[in-house]
Amino acid sequence: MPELPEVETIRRSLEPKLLGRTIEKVYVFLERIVKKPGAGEFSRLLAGRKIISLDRRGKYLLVRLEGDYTWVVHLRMTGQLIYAPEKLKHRHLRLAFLLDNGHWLNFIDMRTFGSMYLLPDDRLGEIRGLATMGPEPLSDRFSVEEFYRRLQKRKRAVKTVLLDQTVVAGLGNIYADEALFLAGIDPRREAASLSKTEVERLYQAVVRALRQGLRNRGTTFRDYLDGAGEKGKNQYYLNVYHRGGKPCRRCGTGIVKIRVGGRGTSFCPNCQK
DNA sequence: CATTTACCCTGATCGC
DNA sequence: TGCGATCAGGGTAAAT
Repeated sequence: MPELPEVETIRRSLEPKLLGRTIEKVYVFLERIVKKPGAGEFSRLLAGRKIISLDRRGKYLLVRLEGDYTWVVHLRMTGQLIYAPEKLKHRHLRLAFLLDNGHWLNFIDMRTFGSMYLLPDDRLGEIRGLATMGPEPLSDRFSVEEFYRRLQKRKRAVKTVLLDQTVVAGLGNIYADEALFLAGIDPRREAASLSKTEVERLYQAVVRALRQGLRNRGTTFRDYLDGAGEKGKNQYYLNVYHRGGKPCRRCGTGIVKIRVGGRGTSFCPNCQK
């Protein structure tokens, strides 16, 4: 499940391969991945365009193209974008893009939740998730004050609120659980009940959890691969996620797995209050 | 606005 | 061993 560190790792791995390349041909094997415009229009508009830059916003990958168009990709649960010398023979290959150097960008997505858009830059606001996206947690725009104000308004569990992309961009289940552990906060706590001090700890913890994920090139449990098809290493350094029943690395207490807001949630009942 | 629920989907795993 | 049920889970739309 690609979250901010995974999408950023993909962006960084693809950037040197894609910059300046022109997309020669587009193959759509599963039309419903393409949300806007229709699959045919998408292919026609994309073919022949040169890639100017590769950006990321939350979990969205933004491919800036010549002619003021942006190709937007969201990997959702199991999407993979893999640059290779050939079109990959894979049963879950959903789209493939032939580049002007003969190499291919392969979009593989087992569960088919992934989505793509191709829009003129001035119409990117039509992508709701992008338009309402909260601040980037690794930028200066992410402030403790605003984070505190946002949390104060919410009666839901703090874990649920961390997953809300309008509050802060890019957190998913893994890094939300890890941040709450680093902050020593129980994921079930009502968001508004957190003191200013606790919110400051959580703010720092979000940044630390994401930076660690980035340093380790993402977390691979099953599906995640970077743009070169390489696994991440962050799964070896997690404190709570996917560690239910195992001893807490800090205190030895058994990590507990529960459900919070319908999501599997792992935490240490001794370290997180 | 905040919140809740349904929905999209396939493969792994669980329970009997 | 077989097989149906359940789980995994991001984010949007629609309903409340």
